[in-house]
Amino acid sequence: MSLDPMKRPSGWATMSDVAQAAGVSLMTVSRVYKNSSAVSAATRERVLAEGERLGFVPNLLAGNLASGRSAMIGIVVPSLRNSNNASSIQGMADCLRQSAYQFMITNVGYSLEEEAAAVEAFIRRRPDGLVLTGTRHSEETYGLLRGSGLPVVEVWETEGPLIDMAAGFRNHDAGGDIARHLIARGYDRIGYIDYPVPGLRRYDARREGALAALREAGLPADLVVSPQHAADAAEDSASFRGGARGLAQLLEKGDVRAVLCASDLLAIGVIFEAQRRGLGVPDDLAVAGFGDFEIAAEIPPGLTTIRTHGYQMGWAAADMLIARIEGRPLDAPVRDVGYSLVSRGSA
Amino acid sequence: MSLDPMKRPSGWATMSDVAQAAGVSLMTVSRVYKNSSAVSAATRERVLAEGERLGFVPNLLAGNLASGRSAMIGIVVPSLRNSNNASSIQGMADCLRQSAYQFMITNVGYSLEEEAAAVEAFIRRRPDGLVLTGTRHSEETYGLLRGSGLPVVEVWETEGPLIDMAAGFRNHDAGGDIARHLIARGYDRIGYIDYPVPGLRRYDARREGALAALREAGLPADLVVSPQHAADAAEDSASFRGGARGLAQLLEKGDVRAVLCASDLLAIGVIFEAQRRGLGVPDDLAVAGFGDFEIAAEIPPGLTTIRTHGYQMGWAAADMLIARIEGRPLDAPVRDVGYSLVSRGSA
DNA sequence: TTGTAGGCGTTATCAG
DNA sequence: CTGATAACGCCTACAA
Repeated sequence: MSLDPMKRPSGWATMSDVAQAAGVSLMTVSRVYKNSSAVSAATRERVLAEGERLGFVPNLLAGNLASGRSAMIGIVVPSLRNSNNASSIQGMADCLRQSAYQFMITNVGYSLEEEAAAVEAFIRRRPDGLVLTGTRHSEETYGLLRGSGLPVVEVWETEGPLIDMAAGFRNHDAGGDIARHLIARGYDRIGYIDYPVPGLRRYDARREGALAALREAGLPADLVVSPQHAADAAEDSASFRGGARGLAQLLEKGDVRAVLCASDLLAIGVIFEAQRRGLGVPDDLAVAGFGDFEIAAEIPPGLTTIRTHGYQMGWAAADMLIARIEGRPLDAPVRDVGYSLVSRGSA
Repeated sequence: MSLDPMKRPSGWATMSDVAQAAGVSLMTVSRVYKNSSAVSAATRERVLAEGERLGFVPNLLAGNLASGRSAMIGIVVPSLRNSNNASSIQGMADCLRQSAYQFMITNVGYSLEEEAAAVEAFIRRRPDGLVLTGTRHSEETYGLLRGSGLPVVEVWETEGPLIDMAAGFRNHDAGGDIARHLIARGYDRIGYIDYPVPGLRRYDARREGALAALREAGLPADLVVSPQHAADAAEDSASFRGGARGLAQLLEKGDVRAVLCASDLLAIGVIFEAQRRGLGVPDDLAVAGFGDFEIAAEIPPGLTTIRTHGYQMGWAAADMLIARIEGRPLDAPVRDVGYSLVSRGSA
C-alpha cells in the first residue's frame, strides 16, 4: 500500500501513483513516459491524463540509477567569461539539446588540479560522456578517465596525445597562414603578442606556426612578447590589457610595422592602444588577430583574423560524443573543423 | 554474494565492494565518504585506502535518490554567448562551488516556451533549486514551479511579481541616473537606443527611467529607436549591429548630440559607427552605455556607463538559494546589489 | 500489449 | 562508533 502522495517525503507523485490512478501497472506508465511504442493509444492517453492531473514529473535520477545511463554530459572549460569558449559551448548545447542530452559545465581556469577535481565531481554524477578543453591534463585526470571508461572529447587542440576523441583544427597551420598573409602584404618587421597563459599547446602551436613562416620568409622572428600571466588571465579584460601592454613592449623593442596576436581580444587591445597613441591602423600599424570574435567584424577598420568555427567545433564534439555513447560507428576519432582567414581592413 | 566488480554492468566499484575489502559494513563506508564524524580515524583510513585501491567514486545518483537531495541547481539564461550574463553566471558558479553544489545551465533565448521546457527538464533531475532570468514567465512555468515547491531565484530584475526570491537592482533608477548624468553635462537632444528584444521588464524599466528624467528636465523624450528584433537578438553581434543601426536611425530623426544605450554593446556599436562617419566621441557625439562590460574601460575614450555588479548578483542569487535549501534564515527575499555610475570619456 | 520480480547504489533509521 | 534493514523511484528481463 503506497503512501498518500501528498505525505510522501519527496512531495512528488511517482509512477506508482500514476499507475494506480490510471488502473494500469507501473511498467505501462514507465513505457508511456519513455515513448516506448508498445502501448496502446487509449492506455497511453489515460496514463498521460492521470499524470498531468497528479502533476507527475518523471524522476530521472531514479531512472538513471536503474538504467545506468544519465543522458547528461560534463563539460570542462577554462572560463565562462571568455568569449573564446562561448561559441563552442553554444554549439555543444544546441547539438546536445537536439538529442535530448543535458550538460553540466564547470570552469577551472587553467589549473590542472581544478580540472581533476571537476572531472571527479562530474564522474560522481555518472555522466554519459565528458568534454575537456585542451590536451594537457594531470595524471589524476588521466587516471580517473581511464578508470571510468567514459567517452571523452578534447576540444580546441588536436595536437598532442589524445585520450579518446578530439575536435579542433590545426593551430600551427593557422598561425602560419595569418603570418604569411601579412608577409604577402609586404610587412617586414612583424611582432607577435602571445597569449598571457603559458603552457597551452594550442597557443604554442599558433605562435610556432607564425614564427616558422617568418623565418621561412627571411624575416626576424624574435619580436615576440608575452603579457604577464595573471590570475584572471582567462578573462576577457586581461586580454584587452595584455594587448595594450604587448604593443607597448613591442614598440620599445624597435620599429614594428605589424602585429600578430594570439587572440582577437589581444588585437582589439592593440587597436585601442594604437588609437590612444595616435597610430593609424593599418597605415601606421597593421594588426591581425585570431578567433574572429563578434567584435572583429565591427571594429573599424575591421580586424583581419583567423575564423575558428567554434560553434561547429562544439557541435562536432557533442556529435561525436553522442555517437560513441549510443554505439554508432565513428568515421574518425578526430574531427578537424578547419579555420579560415578573414581579411579585413586592419592588415 | 556480490558480483565481481569488474563484471558488474556499470563497471564501477560500489560501496559494498569497498566495505567488503575493508572488512567493514556498508554504512561505515557511506559515513566515511559523507565525512560524517562518527567514524574512527583508523577505520576511516582503511576505508579510504581500499576505496582508492578499487578506484571507487561514489555514485551521487544513488545517493540523491536515497537522500532526496541532489546538490545540484539549475540555471536558465537567455544566451551563453551574451557577455551580459557571463559575469553573473561566473558569480553563481563561484559561490556554488564553495558550497559544493554543482549546476546545470540551459539557454532558452527569449522564448517563454523554451524556458518552460528547460524548467521541466531540470525538474526531472530533481535539482535543489532553480535560477531564472527575469520575472516574466509562462503559465506552464509558474505551474511547474508551484508544483515543485523548489526554491527559486529570479535575477536581473526585482520589479514585477516574484515567484520566490530575487537578486537584481533598480533598473528604473539606473536609467534615470545615467540620463541625469548626460543632462547635467549640458546635452539637450538626447537619443535612446532600446534593447532589440521587446517585452523584457528590465529593459523597459531602464528606458522609462531615462525618459522620465528627460521629461523632468524639460527635454524631448521621443528620440527613441529600437533596433529590430532578430532571431539572434540575444547574441553580442546583434547588439553591435543594433547600435550602429540605431545611431543611423537617430541621426535621420534630426540633430542628436548624445545617445543613451540600453546596453554597452549597443554603445560600442554606436561608437564604431560614429568613427566610420567621422564623428568624434564625445565632441560631436556623446555616448553612454549600460552594464560596464569589460570592453567599456578599454575602448577610447572610455565608455560612460552603469556598472551592474553582475558577479555579485550571481553570487547573491546562489547564496540565497543555498540558504533556503539548507534551511538557514533569509534576511530578505530580495537582494538589491545596486549599481554605480561610471563616468569615462565618452559622455 | 501488459504485467511481475528483482535490482540499480546509496542513505535514513534504529539498534547495539 | 558500527551494523542491519528498509526504502528511494525507476528500468531490465522475462513471462503472460
